Amino acid sequence: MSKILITSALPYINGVKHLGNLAGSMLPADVYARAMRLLGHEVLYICATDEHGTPAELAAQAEGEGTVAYCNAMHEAQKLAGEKFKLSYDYFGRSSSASNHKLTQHFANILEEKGLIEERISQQVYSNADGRFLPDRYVEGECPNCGFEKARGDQCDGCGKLLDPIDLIEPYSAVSGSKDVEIRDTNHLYLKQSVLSDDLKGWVNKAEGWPHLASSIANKWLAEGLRDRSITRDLKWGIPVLNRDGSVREGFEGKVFYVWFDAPIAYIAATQDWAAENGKDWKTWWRTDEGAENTKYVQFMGKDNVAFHTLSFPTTILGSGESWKLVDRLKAFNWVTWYGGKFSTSQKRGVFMDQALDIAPSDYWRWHLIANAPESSDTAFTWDEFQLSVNSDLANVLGNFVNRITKYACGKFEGKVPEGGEITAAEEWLLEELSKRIPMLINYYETREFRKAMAETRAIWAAGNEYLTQAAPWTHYKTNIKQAAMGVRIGLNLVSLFGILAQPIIPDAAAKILDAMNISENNRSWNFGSLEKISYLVNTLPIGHEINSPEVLFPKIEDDDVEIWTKKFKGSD
RNA sequence: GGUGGGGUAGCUCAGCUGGUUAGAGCGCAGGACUCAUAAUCCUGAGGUCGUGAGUUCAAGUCUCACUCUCACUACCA
Repeated sequence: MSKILITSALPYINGVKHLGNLAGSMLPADVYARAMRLLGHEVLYICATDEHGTPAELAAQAEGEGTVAYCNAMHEAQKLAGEKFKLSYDYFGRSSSASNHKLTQHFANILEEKGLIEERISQQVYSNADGRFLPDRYVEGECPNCGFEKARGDQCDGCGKLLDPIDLIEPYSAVSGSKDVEIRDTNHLYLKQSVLSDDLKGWVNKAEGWPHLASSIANKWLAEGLRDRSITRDLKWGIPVLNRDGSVREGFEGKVFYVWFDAPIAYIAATQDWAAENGKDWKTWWRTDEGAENTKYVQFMGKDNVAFHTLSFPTTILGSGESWKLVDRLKAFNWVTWYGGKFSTSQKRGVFMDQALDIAPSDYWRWHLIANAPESSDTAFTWDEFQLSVNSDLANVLGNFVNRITKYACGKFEGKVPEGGEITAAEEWLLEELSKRIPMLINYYETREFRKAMAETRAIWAAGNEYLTQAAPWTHYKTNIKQAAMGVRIGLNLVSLFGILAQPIIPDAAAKILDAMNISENNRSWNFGSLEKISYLVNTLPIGHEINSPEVLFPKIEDDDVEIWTKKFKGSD
């Protein structure tokens, strides 16, 4: 029993997220959070929308809305999408909240007091037509290397060469197309990461339970040497740069903090908002001098976010010299790809969270995405694979098991858990199987090995089918009803066990199963683990306990459906 | 260009610090059963572990080179 703080990388405000975003941080964090709650841990799962930065301003502009109105609407849309996917956030906040403004400014000020912030002048492209500075990738022009005409200021899509916007021939604004652009001097705050390099190295080396992917990315950056990083931008939308007394810092009118400075701080700020709204104490989660030293902090993210979570944010925390909680365990994912290519919001390639639920129930997506989580490499999403895992694993193995035994129990035993029968080799085999597999399953959840946890879950479901084959109550029924009762009784206990085990992954179907089995809410947790308790699991329903046969849990995905979706979503283009 | 991840049965992936006949699921073939969403259960076929060298008594597992692929490369987030 321990306190576990969980965060998933903040989804950017710029549109409803696609399945790749979902699969790479929010969904696994949710599954982990649910499993840890079932195991009796005190869990706090925090997420929020990441709302600042140029893309948010431009997206709002494109929609013809003010930035604040746009973010309000998109925050609600993302919150709703999360709810529909059954993401069990304890709090879904916003990086634009008042608390985050305050906390971000606090961190900036204390870092400055520690001598870790420096003001420097740099050159940046300014677009007169747009009336704004442009981030490198929003400047386009001809590539000086290969002549590609739509090279971006940071990198050429034609030849892949890294560029500086100054190098571009005939540069123009990617926002308006205007060629009226110029280089201007601009002053910004730089966080002196280089000073903290050794502290970070020490911390990263001590880290345990990080995937290979995460530690290798962190070490790579450290080996190259951390550069000081600018933490402000020339933008209107964001957190203003204020002095301790609340006045705007001189020379920083019209500037805000860089989103990657304030976004991770929003993990803390969102916790403060959660505490304020629920009468809770946020400090026991985040302040190691006020109870958080015993909290385990677990972060979930895609591989693109690893550097920010292993280096940038820890720099902020360590540099403050204050007693803030650092991440303990970190889970990084590769990408889910769309038929091997990138999901793309702007090109509308792939399936997005809101569309997905018009196609299939959230349980289907949750199972498929977690069972095929991109843990060791990128994983291609295809409709065929989706159909396969849903039909085979959910419909055939689990759904059919529940259906066959509950229907039989209702047909032959009046829907009541029957009494009698002798223990045979079938029951002994089953118990051995469960006492081997359930501890493994729990271990996989604890170590956040999702594919393995799903494979184990599936194997446990399959063991139920195999048990029924061995016990064959329908055969015994002709000669020995008591022995048939044994198979049915164990089978019904398995149904409720399967429902209990399925809760983190497919919460809706699990609830349907447990409701049909008349299992009360307080008997759905995972307080098992010892072998005695596991043997009790298959004999826990009272004799005479009434059960129902639920409606078909997982209607199958038909070939016609796949064909329609493939056409609608245009496969691999 | 640099760095990192990945390249293992038709497909998706396991294989820890090198050690008997390289594993799972799906798919495929055959069989069993008939309680069930024609579901389930059993058996089987199928792999020179990206390529080429090297280290070792022994390499999918270590080293080097090459190759394909994906990502990151600090001002998109």
